[in-house]
Amino acid sequence: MHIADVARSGREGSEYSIRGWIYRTRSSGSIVFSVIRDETGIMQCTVKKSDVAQEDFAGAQKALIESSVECSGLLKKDERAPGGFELRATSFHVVSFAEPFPITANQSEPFLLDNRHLWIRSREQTAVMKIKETLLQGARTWFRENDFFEVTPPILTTNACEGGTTLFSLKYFGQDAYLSQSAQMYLEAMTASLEKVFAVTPSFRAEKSRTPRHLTEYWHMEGEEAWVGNEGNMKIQEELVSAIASSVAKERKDDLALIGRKVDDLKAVEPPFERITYERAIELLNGKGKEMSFGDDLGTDEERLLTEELAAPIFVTNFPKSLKAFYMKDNEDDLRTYKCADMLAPEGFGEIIGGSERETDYGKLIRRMEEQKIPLEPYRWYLDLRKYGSVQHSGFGLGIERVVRWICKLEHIRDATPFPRTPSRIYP
RNA sequence: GGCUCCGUAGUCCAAUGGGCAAGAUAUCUGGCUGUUAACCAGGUGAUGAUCGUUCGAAUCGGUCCGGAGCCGCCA
Repeated sequence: MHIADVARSGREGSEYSIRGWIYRTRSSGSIVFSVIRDETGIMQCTVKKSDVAQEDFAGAQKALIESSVECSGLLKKDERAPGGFELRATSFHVVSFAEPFPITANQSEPFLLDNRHLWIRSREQTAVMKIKETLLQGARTWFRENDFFEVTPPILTTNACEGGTTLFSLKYFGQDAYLSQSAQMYLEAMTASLEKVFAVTPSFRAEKSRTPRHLTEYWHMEGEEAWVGNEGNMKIQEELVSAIASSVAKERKDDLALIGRKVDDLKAVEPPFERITYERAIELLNGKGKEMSFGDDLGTDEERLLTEELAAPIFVTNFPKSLKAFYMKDNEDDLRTYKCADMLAPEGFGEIIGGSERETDYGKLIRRMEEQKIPLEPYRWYLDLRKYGSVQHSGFGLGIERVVRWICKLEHIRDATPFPRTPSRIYP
């Protein structure tokens, strides 16, 4: 039986069997206190020399932290036990004795990261992994209820999605190939049959970005929608993100409490999200004493200033063309800008989504690519899409670990993924 | 790509301005019948690599390797 179920049933005097890993252990002569952890929680087992077989007691004394064990015993209410209940052991079987566990109190971040394969057993890491799972399920449920098809774009590609960023390259049977940094263009192709699609895939960035919000390998949740403009695109995103927040708030109360995120914080995430134009953002920043003019990009500082006082995400819309990618749609109301929007998470967490309406005019795309010296050849198939019944369409990309970081209020994005890849870490 | 910092037992760290490498924790041995990452006694175990300065280097300088933080780029 799982520990949480034993505690919940709470029938004193009944016999239960639990199994898991030793979380804490201490002994004093003829009694051993062994706190056992399983997926659902922790429970103390008291193993008395007089109550169990001799070899069971010897095993309980000898077993170090993280040994795997099975324990049967009578449930007893006891204030001295963590959680208020303990199991008075009638048998205690060590499945596998652990060597001294490297992870103890007062560890440095580098050491913990070197031992990530063991660190993920911690209760905090477990809570984050559960929240991430709930968030993914919540998103998939929302997509399904809103007529999106989940699709499976390729990871190996021949083309960069956006000119500037660095890609991981590899040899593909003698040909140059790259690890995908976005499925966007493939999703655009699929909208002509499925209309609304989404994908959850790994994305790769080869920039040496050493910041609390960058991974070189991360999970990308991307949506693409036919017959949808920039405003409709934002509506989809705010509903999606709100659905994610509310599914976590509903299903992961205990895990949120364990990592110190208030459920009420997530309940404040409700559509519609505030929309401000890039130009308005510049004015606001100037009001906050940040000297900026049209054309300057919003960096870390700027995003923090815009969002640190907020409770819910905001959209910043209509960025200058020089700051964004060639495939975005012209904004006819202000031709200096594109029809695009970034979603910034509150409390200073910053950008979690980048999205836009896509340019459908073949000639405009060619012209921009030539201006920006982007080679046309790898993009032939993408440009082709404009020749066969192109329709208004929009899409977005959400950084899953960035959302996990915000939802869980984590200091660093590497704690939002079990085995983080950063410029200096690819092990374990 | 730019700037800054740090490498001492398994781990966390100390060592005034160049002079016996200290402590904690883990582990091991012994003790303890109610612990709360227990307590008491004892044992094992360390200066990232290399070149140099010096009577003498954890400490000063150079090079290399590894890691951390901030910015840019982005999700």
